[in-house]
Amino acid sequence: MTRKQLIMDSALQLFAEKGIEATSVQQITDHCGISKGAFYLSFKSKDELIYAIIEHFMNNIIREVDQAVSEGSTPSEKLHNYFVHTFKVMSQYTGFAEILMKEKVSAINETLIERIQFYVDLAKKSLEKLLFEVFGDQIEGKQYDLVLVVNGMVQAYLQNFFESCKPFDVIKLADSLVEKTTLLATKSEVVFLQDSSQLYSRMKVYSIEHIIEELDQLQQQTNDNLELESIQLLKEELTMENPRPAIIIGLVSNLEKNENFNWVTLYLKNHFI
Amino acid sequence: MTRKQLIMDSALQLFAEKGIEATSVQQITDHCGISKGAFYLSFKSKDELIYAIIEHFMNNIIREVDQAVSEGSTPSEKLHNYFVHTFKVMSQYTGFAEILMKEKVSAINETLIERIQFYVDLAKKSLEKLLFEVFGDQIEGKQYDLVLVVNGMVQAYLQNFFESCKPFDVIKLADSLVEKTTLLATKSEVVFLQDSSQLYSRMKVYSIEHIIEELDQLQQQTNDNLELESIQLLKEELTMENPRPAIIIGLVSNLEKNENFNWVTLYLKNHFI
DNA sequence: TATAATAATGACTAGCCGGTCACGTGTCAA
DNA sequence: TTGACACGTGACCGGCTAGTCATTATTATA
Repeated sequence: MTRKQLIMDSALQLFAEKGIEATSVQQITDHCGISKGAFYLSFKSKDELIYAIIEHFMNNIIREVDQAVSEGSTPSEKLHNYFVHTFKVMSQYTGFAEILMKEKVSAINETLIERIQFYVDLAKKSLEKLLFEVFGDQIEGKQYDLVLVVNGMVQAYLQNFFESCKPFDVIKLADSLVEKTTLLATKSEVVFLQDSSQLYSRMKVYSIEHIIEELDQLQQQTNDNLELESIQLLKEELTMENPRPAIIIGLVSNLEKNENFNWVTLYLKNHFI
Repeated sequence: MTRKQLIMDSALQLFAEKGIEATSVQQITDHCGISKGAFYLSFKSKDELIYAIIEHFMNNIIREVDQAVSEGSTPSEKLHNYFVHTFKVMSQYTGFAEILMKEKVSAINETLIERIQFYVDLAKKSLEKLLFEVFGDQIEGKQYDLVLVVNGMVQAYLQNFFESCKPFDVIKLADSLVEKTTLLATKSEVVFLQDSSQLYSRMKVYSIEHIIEELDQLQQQTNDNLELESIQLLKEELTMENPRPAIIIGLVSNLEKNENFNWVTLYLKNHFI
């Protein structure tokens, strides 16, 4: 395990126990038996550590759930998988999940909150796609309410789970949520949220133009030739009138092993698949 | 406006903007144009200020929603009122609601969290009663899931509202939630939460024995004779085999104008009505 | 073994925090 | 006019923080 990982592990544990603000760098370094100076050899600042933790886990969570969903052979099995693996992944990353549930928004840096919000919006978009796959056009118009409400139910059970701290039957909970989701999707008529802008607050901030600007900056964070060339070609493809999805997805997969590109690759995959 | 109220107002505003931890006493006193020393004439510590704010608003919110619900003439009107006034009250106390949504659990003092959790549990209990009133015995067994899920939906819409910061049609949202709640209450079959202990984490902590102990301490926080006598009689009535609700509710109403007794009076009313 | 290069340390700085308290300042009754 | 008293002030205290950097320890090379 590299020192970076060692620090992230220790920090995650302490953050989950006492909160991010209340945990000092000194405590983190004491906990993993290194000096304060050594910490600053791995991370430029405490904020950068928090950023790295968020980036790492948010990516893993979204990717793992997406992966599990895609392994379902029928739409309804996919929905079931969605619930099962959302809870499984969250229990696997207990520490991070606790931070997510407890810490919520304030206290930490504003740009970090934006980043979390971005990932949350991405997860909502995935859920929306899944719901269309399962229920088809009958949810047209009410999809935004549905996403919000299903998300709310999942959050409520997660919170309940973290408060009680007891193991639970994930399959049974998933059964229950599939039934509730199906009821709401097929029988609900009264719509409240009218359009996507009411559901996705940050998503529009990350327009294609914005992504191209970000790619410029990210280009300086790597020396790998394949990665540099892929970024250059991505920028060219994205500025075209009709970017070809196959090319973009291909180029994106060249960037996926570098954690610095996490959110851009997730965004582009979500946008072009 | 008393200085205490002035401070609470300023603090609430700053807490909502920047978070509780990140707001210093100095900033609060600067904001309301008093000296740091004057602050400590009104509150013994920063924690006591936070405590007072929580106590004040949690009480108002629960009481106002309860009041509005009880004014509905039919059960279904009551349910509609529940949603309408939950959102109305939360928009009225925007600042406090933001703190509740953002701050969540960690960072602040552990006993404060317990107190918030207690009020949340109390609100859940009220909702459970309401749901039984509206849907009757058909929800027997699935009431805990229902409470959790309805709460989750409300939370989700509240969060969405505070992120978008736009005014919205409360009536329409209430219509939508009544429909969803009705669907779940009448058609849902798959149960996940089996018993009340899974839903109410802190409620059991506040047993009658515990309340009697608390009354002993609260007795020292007042000089009013009516209040002192009422507490004494309450203790006696509560230690009896079969406490008489009418007497308890009567005695409780003698204590309701003193904010120090807020949570005890709420608890006892909830327990004996 | 001697030297250079790298890794790691922890005392230190500057600044913020909650909380205190000796010291004005303004207001009354005598 | 005087003195007593309560109200209000802000400099100050001890303790904490994130982050730095001269010094030391360790390793690699010759």
